[in-house]
Amino acid sequence: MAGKPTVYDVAERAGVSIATVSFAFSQPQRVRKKTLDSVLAAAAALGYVPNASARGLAKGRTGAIGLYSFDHLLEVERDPVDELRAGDERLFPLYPDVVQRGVELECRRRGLALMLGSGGAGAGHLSAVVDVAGRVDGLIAFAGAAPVDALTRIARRIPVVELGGETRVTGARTVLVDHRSGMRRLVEHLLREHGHRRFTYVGVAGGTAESADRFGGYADALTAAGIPVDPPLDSRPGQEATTRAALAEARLPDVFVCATDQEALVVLDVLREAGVDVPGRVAVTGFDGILAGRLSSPPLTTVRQPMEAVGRTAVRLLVHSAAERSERSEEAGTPLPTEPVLRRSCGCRPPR
Amino acid sequence: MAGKPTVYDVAERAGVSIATVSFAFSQPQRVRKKTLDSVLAAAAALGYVPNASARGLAKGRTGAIGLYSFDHLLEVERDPVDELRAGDERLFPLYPDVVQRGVELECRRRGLALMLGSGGAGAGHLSAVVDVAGRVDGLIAFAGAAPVDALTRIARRIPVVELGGETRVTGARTVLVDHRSGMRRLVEHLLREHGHRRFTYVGVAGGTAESADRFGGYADALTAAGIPVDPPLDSRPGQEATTRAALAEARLPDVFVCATDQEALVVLDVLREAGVDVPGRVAVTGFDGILAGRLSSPPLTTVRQPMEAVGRTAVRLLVHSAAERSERSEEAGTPLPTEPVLRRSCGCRPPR
DNA sequence: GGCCGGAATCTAAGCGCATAGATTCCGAGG
DNA sequence: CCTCGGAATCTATGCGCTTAGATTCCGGCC
Repeated sequence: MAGKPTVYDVAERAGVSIATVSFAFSQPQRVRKKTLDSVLAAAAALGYVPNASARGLAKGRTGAIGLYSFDHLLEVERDPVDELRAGDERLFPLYPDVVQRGVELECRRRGLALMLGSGGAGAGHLSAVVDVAGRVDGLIAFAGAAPVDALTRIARRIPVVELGGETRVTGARTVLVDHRSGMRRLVEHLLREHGHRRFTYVGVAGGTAESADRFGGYADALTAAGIPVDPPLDSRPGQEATTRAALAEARLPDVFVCATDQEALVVLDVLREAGVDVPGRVAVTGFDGILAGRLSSPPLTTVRQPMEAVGRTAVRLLVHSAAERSERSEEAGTPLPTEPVLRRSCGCRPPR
Repeated sequence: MAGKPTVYDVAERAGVSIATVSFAFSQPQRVRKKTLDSVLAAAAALGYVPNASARGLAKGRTGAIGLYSFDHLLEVERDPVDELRAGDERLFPLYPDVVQRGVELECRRRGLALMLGSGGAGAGHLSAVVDVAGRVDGLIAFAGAAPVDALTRIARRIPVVELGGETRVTGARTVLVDHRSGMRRLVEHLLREHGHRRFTYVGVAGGTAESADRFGGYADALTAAGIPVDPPLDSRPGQEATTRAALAEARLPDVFVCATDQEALVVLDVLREAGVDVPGRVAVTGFDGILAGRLSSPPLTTVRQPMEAVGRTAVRLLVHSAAERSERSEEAGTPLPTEPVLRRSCGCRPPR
């Protein structure tokens, strides 16, 4: 007992067996009041703190769930003085941050501990996601944050929810969000209210199921209006570069429809830099509904998705599928709704 | 092996002992290349995921640190449709959210797993903080989130950093922030640039060390200017109520100096509701520099503190004090800087 | 070919807790 | 006072892994 006190120390001090100590903490009603008191007193006197590793090992469960996410542009290391001058809304909160918040809220509500992990400098042979997976009873992972084979492997042991699922991980569930209709309604607005005809889509069309859905909604609306659908401007490697190319060719469309708010904000930057008026000369729209889009100038028209609800739903799915581990439905009921939000960048709402 | 594969299963399949399997993962250089490959192949084939509980138990360390925080106004349970209509900046991110982000960033950088826990419906006799403490190698706790005696107890086992320390927990460290001079400089600004003479402080004067520092800086500046320092308007129980009282008595000061942005925002609400012009009739200032203060109307003059750096520093302190567990310095070098941010609510910057 | 020493591998002993199953306690009933 | 049965408590074991210390392997050397 030189080090940290254990059940043995508490038991000895209280004059009972370790089993009784264990019961005192986990099933107090099984222990006589008097015994309980003496155990708790001994524990308090010794400063006993139950060791969760031992508990987890013995029970086979940890009582925690995990959230595995990106290194999303987080390498920003800066000193406090820089931070004091910063305008942080372009960095935080972004989409994953709000989803994470939803996860946190739901865990809190259910009394679950939440273990956060993220990619990057993993320790050993396996991705760091495996490390997190070994610590929890269920795992939520952002698509792309972890290798698919690692997730597949993990899904054989514990319930997994993949957010924004790319390749559907075998045995994993996902949270459905109605990206398609949100994007369709946004484009319909652009067609009807603003009379736009020349569209350029910025972002990847395929890849994750979400990307595909968004592009699908875009294509649906255009097709219904009899407008041919051009391939998207891939924004991945050098985001600015592609947009600049479109500018250089002097082939500005009526509107840039972007797959995400973050991409749209980059487009806005490039256009501002080039002296192109938004929305006067060209409109720009995003997707997600992050705070930065409300604060940009012009404020960004977008499609808002219930990011917090995505996180909450993920936790519920996890808990649910842990309960009835029998059949593994891949999907989860009704998709969460999305909603176009009209701001200045599409030409709605005049500047004050 | 009906359930989850263990080292035994991997060892059997690879034709080695469990020790070799263990070495293959933790000290690969100790194992011959050929052996290593066969172990990893077996592990992959079986879908082996190391059990962190067992590892933690055997090693005596978990490799994770914990962050324990408030239930800060988080009981907001709402459905996705409500969320789509929400203006969330009054809820997120607040002070603890940004600090948490700093903690996350630093953990990520160091390859530490982060365990999140928070008060509320605890499981058993002890606060939930003990549950979290049992899972980690070090704990960061917001002051007030956990009972002091529980923290004291925990600090006997693992390093603890208390943020915004109230009663100094024995053996715990804390992150120092220079609230005092920030507040002093803000008040000096109000005195010199705006000529305010009649001040009302909103918030608690004592309690946590931080509160005391803030009020101290306020008092310093007033005293230096020869202005008597009235006791603060305690804002705790019914925040609006107290401010309303000040209004009702028609004794509006020149400026409400609030201890936090959140309190200042409430004051702004009450004043707006009462039709009192800010900053025309009375000025209002806050403290912290949360995003909501930038978005309020009028935008809130405040003192910004480097919240993210607070989180990062906390992690560093933890890692540091885990390393040299010998002497326990209670403090941590130079305090982090703070900086007044002048916006409209104090009368600076005309409305566009 | 036999011997030697370091590298590779294995054996065995916990780590702190939960929990079947065994044992003891204790009050009620006879 | 004795018996009986449920409640209270205890004994014993295992959870999956790490790691001293023991053992075996193997190439180089005499």
